[in-house]
Amino acid sequence: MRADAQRNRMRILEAAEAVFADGGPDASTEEVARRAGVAIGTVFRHFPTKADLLRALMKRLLQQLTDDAADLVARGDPQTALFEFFALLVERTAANRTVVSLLAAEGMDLPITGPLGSLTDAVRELLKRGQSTGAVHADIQVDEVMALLVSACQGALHGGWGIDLRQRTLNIVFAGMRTQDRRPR
Amino acid sequence: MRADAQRNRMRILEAAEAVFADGGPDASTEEVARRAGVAIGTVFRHFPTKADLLRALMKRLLQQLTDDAADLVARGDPQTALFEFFALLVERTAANRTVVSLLAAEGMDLPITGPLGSLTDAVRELLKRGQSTGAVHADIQVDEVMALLVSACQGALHGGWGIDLRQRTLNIVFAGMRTQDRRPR
DNA sequence: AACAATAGTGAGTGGTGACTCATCTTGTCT
DNA sequence: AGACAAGATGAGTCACCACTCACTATTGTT
Repeated sequence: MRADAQRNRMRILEAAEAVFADGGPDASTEEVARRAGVAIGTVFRHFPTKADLLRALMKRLLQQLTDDAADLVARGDPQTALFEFFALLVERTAANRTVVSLLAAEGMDLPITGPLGSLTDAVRELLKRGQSTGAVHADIQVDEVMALLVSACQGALHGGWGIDLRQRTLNIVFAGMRTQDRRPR
Repeated sequence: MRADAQRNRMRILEAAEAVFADGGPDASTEEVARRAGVAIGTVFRHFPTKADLLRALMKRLLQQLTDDAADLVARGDPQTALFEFFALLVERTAANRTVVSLLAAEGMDLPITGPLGSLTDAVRELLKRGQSTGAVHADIQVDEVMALLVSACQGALHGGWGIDLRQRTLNIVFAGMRTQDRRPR
C-alpha cells in the first residue's frame, strides 16, 4: 500500500470518529471527507460503503478496549481490576457515542464476532481474578458482566448525566457484584 | 374532532409503533401510512412533521409507564414494588425498541420534561416506600434509580439477550440496591 | 336535503446523500 | 529520469424521503 494511501486511510478514520461523534450516525460521508481534507471519492476507495466505514470504526474501538482489558489482566490489582475496567469503558464510551450505539444496535450484520470474542475473553479473565480474591461474588457469569457493561455504556451515552451520577450508578452495580446477599435465583 | 379523524389518529399511532419497532427510526412515513391504511397526507395532517409523530409515541409510552408505576405505588407490596417496576419496564422496552432508543438519544429537543417528570415522581415514591421497609438501601437517590432504569432498558434492547439473561443481570443490580455493603462514596 | 366545515387523497416537489467513473496526479521502482 | 500502476478527484447519477396542495369525500348540523 502506497504511503499516501495509508496516511489518508488514517485521516479518514480520525475524521469519521469526530464527525459521527457529534453528528450522529446520519452524518454524511461528504462531511467526513471534508473534515479529513480529501475528496469524497477517496473515502469510497478506502471504504466501499458507509457501513464498511462504520464497521472499521467499531473494530478499532473494540480493539482498544480489548488491549486495555489485557493490560489490566497483566498489570492491575485483581481485587479491583474488573471494576476499573468498567469505569474505563464507560468513560471511553462517553467519548464515542455514535459508534457505540451502532455497535449496540447490532444493526449492520457485522463481522464483529471475532473482536467481540476477544474482548469477552479478556473480561472473563478479569472476572475470574476478581472472584479468586473474593472481591466478586462467585456466582456471577461472564455473560452477565458483558450485559452489565453494555448497559452501563448505554447509560454513559447520555450527555445529560455528569461524571458524578455515572460513578454513583456504577457503585450500585459494583455493590451488586460484590455482595453475598443475593436472593435465590 | 370528527369521529373518523379520531379513528385515523389512533390507527396511525398504532401503525407507527409497529413500523418504527422493526424498521428503526429511519423507517419512512409512507410506510407508516401504508400500514395504517391511510394516505400519506393524512399522516401529515395529524402530525405536521415526522418528529411530531415520534414525540407523540414517546409521550404515549411514558404515560403508560407512569400509570404502571402509580398503580404499583397504590396497590403493590412496598418491599418489592420498585423491583417489579424495573422488570416491567424492561419487558415493555424490549417491545418498543425504537421509541426507547430515540427517547434515550434525547435527540429531538423534546417537550418531554413534563411526562418524564411525572414518571420520576412515581419512581421516587416507589423508592421511598422500598427504603422505608428497609428493602432498599437508604443512601440511594432517585437520579441513580432513573439512570439504572435507562441503562437496563438499553440492555433490554438487545434482541440477542434472552429473558433469562435479562433477569440474572437485573438480579445483580437489585442486589446492589439492597445491600449495606457499600464502599464509601 | 342541503350545506359548510372538517378530513382525506396522492401525484408532485425539492433537497439530500450514497455511490460512480472518466480523468488527472503521485509514489515507487528500475 | 521515465514509465506505469496505484491513488485521488469531484461533477454527476439515481433513489429515496419528508413534506405540500389542489382537489375530492365524509361528517355533523340545521
